[in-house]
Amino acid sequence: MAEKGAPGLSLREVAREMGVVSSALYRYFPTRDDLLTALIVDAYNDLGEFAERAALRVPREEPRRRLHAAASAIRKWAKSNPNEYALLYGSPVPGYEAPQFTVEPAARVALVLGSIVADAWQQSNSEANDDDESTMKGLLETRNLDGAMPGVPESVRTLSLMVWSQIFGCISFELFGHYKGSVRNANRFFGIVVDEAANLVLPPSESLRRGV
Amino acid sequence: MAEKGAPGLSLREVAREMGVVSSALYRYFPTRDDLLTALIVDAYNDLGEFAERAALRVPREEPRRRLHAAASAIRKWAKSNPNEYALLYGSPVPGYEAPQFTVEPAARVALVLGSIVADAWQQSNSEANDDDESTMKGLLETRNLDGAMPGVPESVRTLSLMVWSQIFGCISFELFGHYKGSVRNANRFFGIVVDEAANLVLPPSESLRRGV
DNA sequence: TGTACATCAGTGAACGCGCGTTCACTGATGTAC
DNA sequence: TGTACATCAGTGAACGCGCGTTCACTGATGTAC
Repeated sequence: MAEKGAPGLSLREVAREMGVVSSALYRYFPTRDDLLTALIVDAYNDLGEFAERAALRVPREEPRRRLHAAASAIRKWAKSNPNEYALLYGSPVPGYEAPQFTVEPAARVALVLGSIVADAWQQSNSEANDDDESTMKGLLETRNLDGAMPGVPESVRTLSLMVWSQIFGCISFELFGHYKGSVRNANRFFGIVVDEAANLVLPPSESLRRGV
Repeated sequence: MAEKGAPGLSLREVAREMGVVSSALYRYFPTRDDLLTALIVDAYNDLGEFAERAALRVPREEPRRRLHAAASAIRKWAKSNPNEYALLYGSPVPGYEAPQFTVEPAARVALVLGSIVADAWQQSNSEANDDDESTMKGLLETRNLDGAMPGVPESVRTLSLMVWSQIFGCISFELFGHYKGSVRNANRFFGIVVDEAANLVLPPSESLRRGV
């Protein structure tokens, strides 16, 4: 089910692209919002899977490279599916509120990033920065992330959330045209963003710690 | 000129809120897109001015506090003008391409952040990190930022752009509902994001450098 | 193998609605003499 | 001070369009005997 056409993404538009008359869709979706939900869930899963596959292509022992791979995959997906991306991460659709069960597929991409960080911390013997740990106490909803990122200090989980929004913020700005006139090389710029992100959430590397 | 109503923001909607019949607007704007442009320019200026004022309320000598003030102002503006915010930073309006002269008002907010960073570097005797300086060479369009941020190393200008998108990325995620279920205290979370941003772009503080 | 019938995917016409845009108009305000 | 006329802000009806949704329908496919 391929879809194009920017928001408000129309039922008739979707039908048109499926080569079918608009009323035919009512056999499958009782209402426009249900169609929208299905498209959103599909898109989240597509993106999530794409990021997962990219991450799996890099060995677990190289978290920084893995983070780059995942982040680049997200960006690549966004650029080749700009309408879906806007649907997921752009302005919310006016009358529409996503039902509860879209949360899980939505979390899938975030989880890819989260588990790269978690793996890295499990492998290292690093400990949390105590200052950070105290300033970042109780910022997150408990239930959500401690299952997904076991063995990771709370401050790092908080920073991971930051990194998550940083990556998507950067992609959105690029896609929505806000870098026009200021960023010349968007590829390299994105690489540096991810690198800075990695510095924030990955445990200090072995070689560096030996130096201390 | 107050406006509500999410995108695609309609001419008739705007007219309705001005208590005027839709065709009356054609006396002032030849077409819907011109109306849209006017609204966008207005909104950029409103946001820009709001951020400027907030920054000016903190003395130039305290760049970190100033950055917090400006960033918080941006966030506050976004939350009290969600539709305008979505118009500026959400999904691009389908058929619409912003004309060239919207670039200047659009840059106004970014300039607030940029000049806080520039002031801080002019006051300090810090120098650029050479590693950063070499990895971040030639990433930006030259003309734009070296006028606005004189005396600031290129790597720091690049990082400032990053910080800019980070702040807006965070605000967008919050406003568009992506933190639901993961961030509990959005205020504090945002504060920490700005703090990390400040660490990236502000020169190392006097006290810290004395320690080295 | 052949007929009878249920199931089901998709059709096409129609509805009421809000949209952007046009056009001839009304009526108040300002200026000239 | 009073009349004549231009200017100008806004009106209201109308247009063609795409939208979401409904409804009775067609025709192919699958199952029962």
